[in-house]
Amino acid sequence: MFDIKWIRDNPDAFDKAMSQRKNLSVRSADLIAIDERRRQVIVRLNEAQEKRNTLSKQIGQAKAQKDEAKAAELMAEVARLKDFIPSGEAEERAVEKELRDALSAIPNMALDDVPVGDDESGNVEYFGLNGSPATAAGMRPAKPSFAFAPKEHFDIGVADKNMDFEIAAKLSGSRFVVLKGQVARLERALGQFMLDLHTNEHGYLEVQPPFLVRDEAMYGTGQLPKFDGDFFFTAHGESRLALIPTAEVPLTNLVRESILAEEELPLRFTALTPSFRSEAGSAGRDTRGMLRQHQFNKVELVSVTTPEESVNEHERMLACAETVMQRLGLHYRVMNLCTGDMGFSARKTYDIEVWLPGQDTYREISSVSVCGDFQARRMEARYRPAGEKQAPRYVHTLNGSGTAVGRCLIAVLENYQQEDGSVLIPEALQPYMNGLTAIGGR
RNA sequence: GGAGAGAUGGCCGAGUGGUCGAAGGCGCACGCCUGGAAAGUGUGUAGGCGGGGAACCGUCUCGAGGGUUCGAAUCCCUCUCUCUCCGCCA
Repeated sequence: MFDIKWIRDNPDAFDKAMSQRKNLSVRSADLIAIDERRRQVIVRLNEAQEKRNTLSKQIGQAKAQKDEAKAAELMAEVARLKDFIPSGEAEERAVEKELRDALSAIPNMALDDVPVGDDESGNVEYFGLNGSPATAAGMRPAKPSFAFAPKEHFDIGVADKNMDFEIAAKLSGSRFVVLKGQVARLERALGQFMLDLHTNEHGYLEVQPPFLVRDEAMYGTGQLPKFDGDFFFTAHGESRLALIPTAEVPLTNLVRESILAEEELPLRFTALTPSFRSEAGSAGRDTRGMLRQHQFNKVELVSVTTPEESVNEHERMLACAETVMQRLGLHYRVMNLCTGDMGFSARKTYDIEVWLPGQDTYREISSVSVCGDFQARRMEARYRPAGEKQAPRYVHTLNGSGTAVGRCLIAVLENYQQEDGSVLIPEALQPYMNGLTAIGGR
């Protein structure tokens, strides 16, 4: 959420940023007009309240001195104010809500180095800040070559036997899968491997959060109010709870409504959780296989930092996610998303796209975003800067997949498939697979 | 699900209609004291919003939201959460 004061002071920068986003007709002038009304109401209301408070104290004093006549006189005077105060309060609430509603539907503003573009065709490949492109690329596993035509994951022998879409459809409908045997085991191994990597080597705190959250939490990270239709909700008394579309929601909201000490930062959280998405707008897309499911496991990374550190933390988080690809020997590229392709809360986003030889294409397996204070303002998450008597400031939040387990399973299957339908197990996963070096062999 | 108790500042804890954003204690910060420290001692110690160049001033906030009243931490209503006992249960 934007700070209206910032918009007031930087209307041109705001309008320029909004023009770079897709399908938006937001103008600073409209917001400033609401704010103008809001402040007028506040000034009038405060004046009336001040008068009331002063007179009420005098009534108290008069009563203490048993001067009933004076008290009655003052009470008559203050009674006249009563016409305005309740309506003024109602008016203030209404205009505050109007402003908040308007602001909460506005997406974040891109950082200066984000490429401007309308859609994914405007994304730019990213080779890392440090070192030459060649150095960064040198850390990335090479594209595998095959002596046969590589298959898509669901056609590979071992997966074909252990990935049951038919029974899943009977249980739950389309876009669900039942994994069995060694494929189920491999999925579990991937999740454990990633979680261990981030907790043991990258300094993230393991968290096991709720998978059902209130609307307020979804609002805090920016999923609501705009994208209500993208998620699953379950009835809960008179109310409802959302099934988390990503662990970003509970992990980021861990700091909501709090004032942290600067010394505590950065906070780094990771969790392995299911993610639930309605995929309402993607009918007919990626219908085969388990690329796009209503439910999938994901290891999420969340960092909470100071404004000064958030951009560095973004690069660090990207490196943490890239390490997963590197350890698994999966070829990938990193894209710097353009303004038109970024999510609602992000100021800048890197997508890691893994190579899928069966599809002969790159597919997103991780998305790493820095959100600035956008979510913090929605969550009321602040920190007190070190040193004496500093006012609290909003924290900066970041989130990234580290990585999507379901899609990583697809990537391992497709990249390590053998002609006989078996799949080799990357070395890093073998300890999690009871030492197996391959699955699906005879 | 039934019955009951509770929610006050960073923490503990007073406060049941009047000058209370709120006693006292702890913690913390700065100072004094000390060769240095401890002890002692003094001062300070919430956030939001609005006005103002600033100093500062006003206003709102005692779980949340409404209401009663000239005036609410204190009275009423609704909600949320926590705790205890019973029931049920992985």
